[in-house]
Amino acid sequence: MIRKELVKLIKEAAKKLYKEEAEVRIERPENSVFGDYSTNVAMVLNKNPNEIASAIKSDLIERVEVKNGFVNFFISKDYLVKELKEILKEKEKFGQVRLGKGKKVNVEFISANPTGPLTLGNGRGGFCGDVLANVLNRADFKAEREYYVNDAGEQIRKLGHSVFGDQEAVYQGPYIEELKKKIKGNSVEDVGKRAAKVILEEMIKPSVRKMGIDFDVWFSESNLYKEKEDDKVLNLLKEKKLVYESEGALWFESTKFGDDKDRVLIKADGEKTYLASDTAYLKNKFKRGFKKLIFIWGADHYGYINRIKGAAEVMGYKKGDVDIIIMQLVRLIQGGQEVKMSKRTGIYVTIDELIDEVGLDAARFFFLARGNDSHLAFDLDLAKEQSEKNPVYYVQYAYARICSIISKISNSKFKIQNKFPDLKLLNKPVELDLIKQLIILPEIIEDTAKDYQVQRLPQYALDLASSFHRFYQECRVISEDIKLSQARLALIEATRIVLKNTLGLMGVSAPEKM
RNA sequence: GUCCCCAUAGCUCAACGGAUAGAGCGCAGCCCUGCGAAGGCUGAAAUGAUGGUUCGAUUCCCUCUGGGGACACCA
Repeated sequence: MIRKELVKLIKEAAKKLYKEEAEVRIERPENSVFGDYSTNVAMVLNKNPNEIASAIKSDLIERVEVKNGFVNFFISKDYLVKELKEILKEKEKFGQVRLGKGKKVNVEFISANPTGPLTLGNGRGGFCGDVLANVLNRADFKAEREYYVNDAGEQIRKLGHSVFGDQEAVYQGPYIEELKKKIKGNSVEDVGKRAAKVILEEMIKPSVRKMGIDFDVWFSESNLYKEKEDDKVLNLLKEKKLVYESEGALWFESTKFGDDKDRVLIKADGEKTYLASDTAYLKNKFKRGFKKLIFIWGADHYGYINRIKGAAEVMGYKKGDVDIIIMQLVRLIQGGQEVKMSKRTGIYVTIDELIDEVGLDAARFFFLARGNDSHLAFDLDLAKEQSEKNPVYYVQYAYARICSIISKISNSKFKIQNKFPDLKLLNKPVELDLIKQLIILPEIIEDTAKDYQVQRLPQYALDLASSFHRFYQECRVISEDIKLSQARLALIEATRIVLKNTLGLMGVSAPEKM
């Protein structure tokens, strides 16, 4: 990765010149007149940028320029050609970076209670988690996708009541009516449990499949109780003297770990709270060897962060081993008005409906393109209307165009073999720009594995597609000039590979025809 | 009341404290008798409001306005 090399070069130069260990930051300027990479190190150190510029020599770079205090680097063509060959060689493996060193990471997402269908909000977190796991695996982590099924406790009882249709019913919707016909029983617990199983198997799992997500583990809450893991964890907390009794309840001293108040583990009525089972669950994850935990939660779980981080610390995790990604909630707009989505009122848009209406690729791209902090107001009618204009097609179109050209080669009158193309023939700005765009996929993956900002991927896919479309407009691939044709063919093949890898990370299909 | 998040072009969204704030859709135009026009090119169009820190602020801090969320012996 050229970025790393440049940082190293700059650091060495700064050290030699000023005997200082500089914190070097490097960026890719938006405007290409400022080079391919650029650093502000001279301004930070308050030194003459020309000194630094002239101290840096490398065959990676064609030239170094100084403008407005920045030191700007222009990548050498030799390097571009070398990297292009690398892409063609590595194919679907191109983009891998060594960052995780095989570290086991657990990515837990969706984990919606089995009390109803998955809705838009679950879709948002679901796509994010799925893609994040893809990215982490590309960055040499060993990421597993996990869905925690809360199939015990209060909400299952409420589901039971709902299926009974008695006074304490809370959930509404067509699926409850279906369950009423299907499930008969005499105890609320029994009916609730059976209904939850039906919902999990016949609604949630099919939805998840439809979303293109494949969980490694479906972890059932009841399993914790079978092994009495909750009691064991409570004993452990007692041994560590992190609990106390007050007002008839048992409290966890989460304030010792940064929470703003202590939290109840066992209520005065003897029932355990969710924190108790969640702590047992954390212990369980620790025992399974996960070195890092990532949770993706809706913004409504914000208040739960500190106590879980505290509990994780007690269960063996260090600060920084637990990352919680808060997705802002999706609000629903219908007929220009916001309506409250709730499984309790029966008003919601399911993820199935969305995928049926706009297609999986458009749905994924739509959600992935937004940062987790963005507050999303979702209008299904608007989404339907816009789905044909979804930028995902811009990217897929680039892919289909490439495939179309490649397939033309076989019935071409020109004898174009792609064995040893002379890539140095690629000289036009649009060609070089395209190569520069191709070779940053590893950077994209590295950055995203570090900061979890998955919206970087659709952004990159669009940039890459744009570079290709501009290349296509200006350069004919198949022509009388056999040598040039070979070189360009290699270039579009590399583009195809990188596009496919990028779309693959997003879980979006790469159609050869559309 | 306390805490978290958000406010960028007509609309939906981007932008590690950096250079001329980027895209898509929409709008006004131009480009197919050569590999797919679901494309390319040109143009109009934006940082909610006051201060502050900084060589430099959409980004960090204060205040204000307007939204969303959280503050349980709920999940």
